[in-house]
Amino acid sequence: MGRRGRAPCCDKVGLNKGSWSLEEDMRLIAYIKKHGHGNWRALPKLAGLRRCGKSCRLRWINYLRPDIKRGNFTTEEEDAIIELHKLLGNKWSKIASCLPGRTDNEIKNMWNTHLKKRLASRERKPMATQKPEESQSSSSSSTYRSCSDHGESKSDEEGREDPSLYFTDLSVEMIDVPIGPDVDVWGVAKYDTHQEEAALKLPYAAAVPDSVIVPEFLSMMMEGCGDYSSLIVSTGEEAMEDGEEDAKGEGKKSSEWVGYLEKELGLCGAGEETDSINRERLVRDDAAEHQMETEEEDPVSSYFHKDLVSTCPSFGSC
DNA sequence: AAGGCACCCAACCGCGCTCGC
DNA sequence: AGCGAGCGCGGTTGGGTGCCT
Repeated sequence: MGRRGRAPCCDKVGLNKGSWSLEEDMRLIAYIKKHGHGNWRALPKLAGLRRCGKSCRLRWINYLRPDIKRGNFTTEEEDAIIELHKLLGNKWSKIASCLPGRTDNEIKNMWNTHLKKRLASRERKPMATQKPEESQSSSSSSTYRSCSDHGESKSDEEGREDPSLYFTDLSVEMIDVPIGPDVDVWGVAKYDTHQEEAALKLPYAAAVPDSVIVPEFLSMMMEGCGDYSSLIVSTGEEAMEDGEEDAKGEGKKSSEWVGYLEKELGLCGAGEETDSINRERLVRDDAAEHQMETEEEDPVSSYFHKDLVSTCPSFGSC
């Protein structure tokens, strides 16, 4: 009040900057899942984060949001970006709105690092090699399908083999999630109109049950990483048929997302590493469950400092 | 093997717009 | 109508990582 000129977005004194830690991520996710993000400015304080609201917003929108589709861009997406950029210029948010699951930041980076160059080299080459796909198709979710064409078809001339993308496929894999009409899948799902049964084709990362975070989120975390490889290949044939199965489905969806999240955040390794962690966690389950019931302290802290530290000895130092 | 270089991408910065008072 | 707070957007930066010499 009474302050002239642009107010700083926050009081930056004592706030963390730079890369987000695992705990910060989880705090943010847990808070938003429970309370939403009505007020970004107030959020960090309420969530116990030493970050400015802007930073939280960015982190959520560009990285933590469950409907983010991570991983390489498909050629269709790349072409769509190029076409949309012709139409819209550097309106990254507009372009992003036509590419579900992609963020403006991601698209901007993609454009600046790859597409600009690619476009330049294309212009030098005869156009005959290009396929005349209209950009409109990109605004439809139908552009996005299983990862079978993702990766190989990645136009990346460099043929990147970034090992950090090992879980990329998880995020793009489409899974069938049996739903009822009341299931809110965060607005990212698209009904597959070619299927009669009530199943959704979801990007894997989008298969986030609404009940994930608190307190179910925490108990699920306690359940361990689960066998993600089996979850990834799960299909509609496993569609649940009754209430009990629905409950199982809900738990499964939760595990799927938690699995994704844990991998994404580096909580669990892939493959056998995950298996060994699972075993460890199973052994701890009873004790952890009991602990959760009896503790009233900040659940996120509890998870990180008791469960995670034992799972990942390097947590805290990494 | 080590140092330098180039690239990528997450995060930051600051401006403009919108909305509420 | 004017002002300020908050949010969203686009441009830029810098740390991390892989490649090259």
